[in-house]
Amino acid sequence: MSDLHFYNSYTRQKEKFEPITPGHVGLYVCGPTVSGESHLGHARPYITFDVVNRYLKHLGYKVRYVRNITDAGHFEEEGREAEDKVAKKAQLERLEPMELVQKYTNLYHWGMHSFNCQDPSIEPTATGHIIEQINMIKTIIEKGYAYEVNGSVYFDVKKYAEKYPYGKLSGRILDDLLETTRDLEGQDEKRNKVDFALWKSAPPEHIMRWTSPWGEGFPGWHIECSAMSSKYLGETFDIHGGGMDLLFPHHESEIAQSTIVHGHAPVRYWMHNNMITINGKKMGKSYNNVIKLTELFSGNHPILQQAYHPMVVRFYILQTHYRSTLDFSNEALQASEKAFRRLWEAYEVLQKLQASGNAGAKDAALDEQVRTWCRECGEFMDDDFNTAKVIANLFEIAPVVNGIKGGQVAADALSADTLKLMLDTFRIYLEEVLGMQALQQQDNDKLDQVMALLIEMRKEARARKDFATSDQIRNKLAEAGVLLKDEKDGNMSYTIE
RNA sequence: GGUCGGAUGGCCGAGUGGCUAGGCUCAGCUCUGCAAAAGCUGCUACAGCGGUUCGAAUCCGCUUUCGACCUCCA
Repeated sequence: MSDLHFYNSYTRQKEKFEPITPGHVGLYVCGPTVSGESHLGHARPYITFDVVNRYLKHLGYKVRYVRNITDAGHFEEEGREAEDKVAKKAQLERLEPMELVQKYTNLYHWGMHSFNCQDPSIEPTATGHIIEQINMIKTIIEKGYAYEVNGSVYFDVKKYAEKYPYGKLSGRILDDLLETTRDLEGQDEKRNKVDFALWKSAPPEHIMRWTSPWGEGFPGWHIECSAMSSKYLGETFDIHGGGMDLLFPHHESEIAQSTIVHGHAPVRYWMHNNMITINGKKMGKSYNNVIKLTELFSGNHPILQQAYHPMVVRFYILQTHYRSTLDFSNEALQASEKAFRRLWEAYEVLQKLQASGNAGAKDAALDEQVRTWCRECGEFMDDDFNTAKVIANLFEIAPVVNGIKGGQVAADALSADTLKLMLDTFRIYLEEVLGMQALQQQDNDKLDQVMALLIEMRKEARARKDFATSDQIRNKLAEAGVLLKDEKDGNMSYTIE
């Protein structure tokens, strides 16, 4: 069906993608913990896997895309005094936990829509799947791989590792972990410090709590993803995605849990996006270098020189391969903004180009070159979703388009077929697969009429060589953020900054 | 300390053995009343040191250096 290959974190090599059920793909991506505002770092996985989802659909697959919302809260620090992030913040802000969760869920959705990320097919919440999680934990206990202590349940990693390859995904060696894992307080309940919590007994101050066979408490870190992915995608599904920082312990634990419950590994292909860094350091709460999406889009942050449009951020992210780190800088974002404006304008020019009517191409070499650039876009996507190379090729095509419009390239240099292929390539790859949109929608009839009047006045001024007036019109408009451009044929067009 | 991954031109970033991605910046030119836009041209880099090879940014070794994970983390 396709020739898609991509890097599987589990086997550490590129593999040909073959879905379990022909024509269908099950895709699970770890969603956000909605205990705070989404930030630039969050943008990366969601844009990355949005493109994966879009490309799979472009290839003709029917995709069930599941992306969870973690709203049950996790521990501030495993093993220490249980401190639910959601509950803690809620007390500080004097909000109901679910009110807080709702607020940040809404903000997250707003951010995703700003980025033009398509909604997942199912967006399950952890709080909505407590029963499924409890059932999974019960099964793990029954099979002898978990134990209860004081109302908490822990996964027995050491026992698991005797039969299964614990640590394969993240490259850990159990003996090393046993030796090198930092000593944390309050781990007495665990048999080994590598064990992780499946269920945690809730102390009295903990607001979010549910009744379980082990008393009142809340689910551990990793069980929600195992419960929800298997519920909606099956015991084994095709692709599981997330940030690289989730490799260990989150995804490693998911594999262990699911393997015990279902008797086999849960995922065929693991995909991990790399981090966004700022001054070389990962963007994250621990580093105090977070730029929230609201700040990014408004420019309201000390290190931001300006506001950045969501589409500029998306473009900037897609100009780098998803497995490379991406270092944030104003310079880089500004370069992406200029680049994207130029590329998108070329696309708009392309949409207005009239086919010459000639079936054949006058410039066979150029025609062939353009066809190659177009064809390669699919090949690049098939090779581990190389969006950077796709964009590079679109930039190769752009001067040809602009050249035809500007007269530097003969109108009949390319065949009608090739013109159509160029247009299809931009539409399919730039819009549908990369998910890019115009920076602003210009569908304002009234503004168009006002501009038509100003343009007419300026044309008349120029006709009588009254350049003072024509310049004044152009300059004043520029001050207002409306750029007038004189076209070759004496016409004028405008763009809004 | 353990494990893993990077170091590419002024900047951002593709790229896994030969055919010098692309973007931004900068300089020159064409077009233009002047601009802007667009087009053309120029700027040939791969941390260092060894090695393998006819040939290495790309493979191997060492060094320097940065980072990620090992604790919630996208």
